[in-house]
Amino acid sequence: MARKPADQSVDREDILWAAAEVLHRNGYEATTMKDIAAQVNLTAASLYHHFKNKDFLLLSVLEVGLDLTIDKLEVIESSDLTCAEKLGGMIRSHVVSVTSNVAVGAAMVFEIRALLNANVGGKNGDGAFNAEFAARRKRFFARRDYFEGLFRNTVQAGIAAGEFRQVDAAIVTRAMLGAHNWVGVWFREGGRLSGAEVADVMVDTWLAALRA
Amino acid sequence: MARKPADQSVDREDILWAAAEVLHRNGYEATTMKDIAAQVNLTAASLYHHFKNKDFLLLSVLEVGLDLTIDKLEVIESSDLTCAEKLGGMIRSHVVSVTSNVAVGAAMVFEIRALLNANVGGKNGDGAFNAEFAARRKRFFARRDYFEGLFRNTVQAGIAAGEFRQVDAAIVTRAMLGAHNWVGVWFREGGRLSGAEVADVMVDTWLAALRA
DNA sequence: TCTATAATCGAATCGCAATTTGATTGACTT
DNA sequence: AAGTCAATCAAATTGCGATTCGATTATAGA
Repeated sequence: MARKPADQSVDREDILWAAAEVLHRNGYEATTMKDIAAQVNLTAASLYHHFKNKDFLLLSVLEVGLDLTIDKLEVIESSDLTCAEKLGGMIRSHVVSVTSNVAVGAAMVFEIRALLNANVGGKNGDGAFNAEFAARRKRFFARRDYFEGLFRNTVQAGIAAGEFRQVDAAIVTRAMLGAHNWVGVWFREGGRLSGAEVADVMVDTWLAALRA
Repeated sequence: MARKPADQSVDREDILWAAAEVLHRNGYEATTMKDIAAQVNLTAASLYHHFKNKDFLLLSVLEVGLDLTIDKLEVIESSDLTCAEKLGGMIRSHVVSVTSNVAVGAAMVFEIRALLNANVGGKNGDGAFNAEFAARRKRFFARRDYFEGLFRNTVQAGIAAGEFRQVDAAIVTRAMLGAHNWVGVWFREGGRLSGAEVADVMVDTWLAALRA
């Protein structure tokens, strides 16, 4: 069904990863469709064959990143480990994702504001696009809350089980996620520590902070 | 020397705060000179009377925010408190700044990437501007490192003094700053907790994480 | 009052980036 | 061999945002 002019051809997935990388590097507003296209040897125009527009492309990147992360967390959540073990696993998983997968990390964190503002004032008549976009955006934020909830619930369960000391679970959870997200900003492959090592430090730190 | 057509007039300071607010709301790239100008009832053109261009304006906002924060931290650092007390004070101070001063928080964190990219390719011939900008940007990043160092040194001193357990001070410090920065993203005036209360939770959390 | 200068503004530039349009080119089917 | 559809691209369109320019207005001071 498809065709591959010249040598290669690119699919939705490829573009998504490319976009994630460029987004990671430059941020949403500073990233041009041309930049993304260049990353996969296409012209900007070609991108429109795969995605409705820039906003949808961004949103898709975020969705993929979030889904990947959530999938891993859910496996841990449904295991029969102790809360401390679960939380440790979730932290490690999240941090490793952030350090190894651009789509997950930086984009997920720093582009959300752009997502918030995007398409706010439905200028052009195409209400259909806006409606679909609004729906997907809403779903995205719901999933984002769900993601945060996975951590928060584990913290709360740990407190209830007496494994963790009494803390404000909501705030501590956000502190935790902030620390992880920030890793995406400063972490560089080839630095003093690997992503897994950074993750270990995080696990140790947070379990210490919560230990009853 | 000055003049105030119509009713009010605005000085550099006013514009800086206005810019900080808009920047906080929209992010650098998504913020237009018009947006900033509107915030102080001026036209975009007028801003150029006070600042060379958008990049310099952004940089000025970041400089002010960073300076304000550093000033407070230095007072604490040079006190004769224990390391734990110092660190607690620094954390509280930083978090309160983030929740109460837009220039300090969001802008400082999220616009740095824009600052990094800004003016990279000196396109227009004006090498003078670029040189000055480069110098100020360099100085800014140096101060940013210094800022991080204030926290890191305190952690390290605490470890050396036996007040804190053995941890990777560099990573833990960054985790800490990430948590604080993230506060600027989710904190809303009028929420369940005040900025000071959030700060208290942070202090408690980090001291617990470090306690020997 | 007269003058220099700060602070503004409206209108005109200029360039760039998103998006649209109209071909073109292969691959796959039949 | 003919038809169809996916995947691309070059070129044109559009609009917006940064920046520049040339007035204009108020103040402070001579």
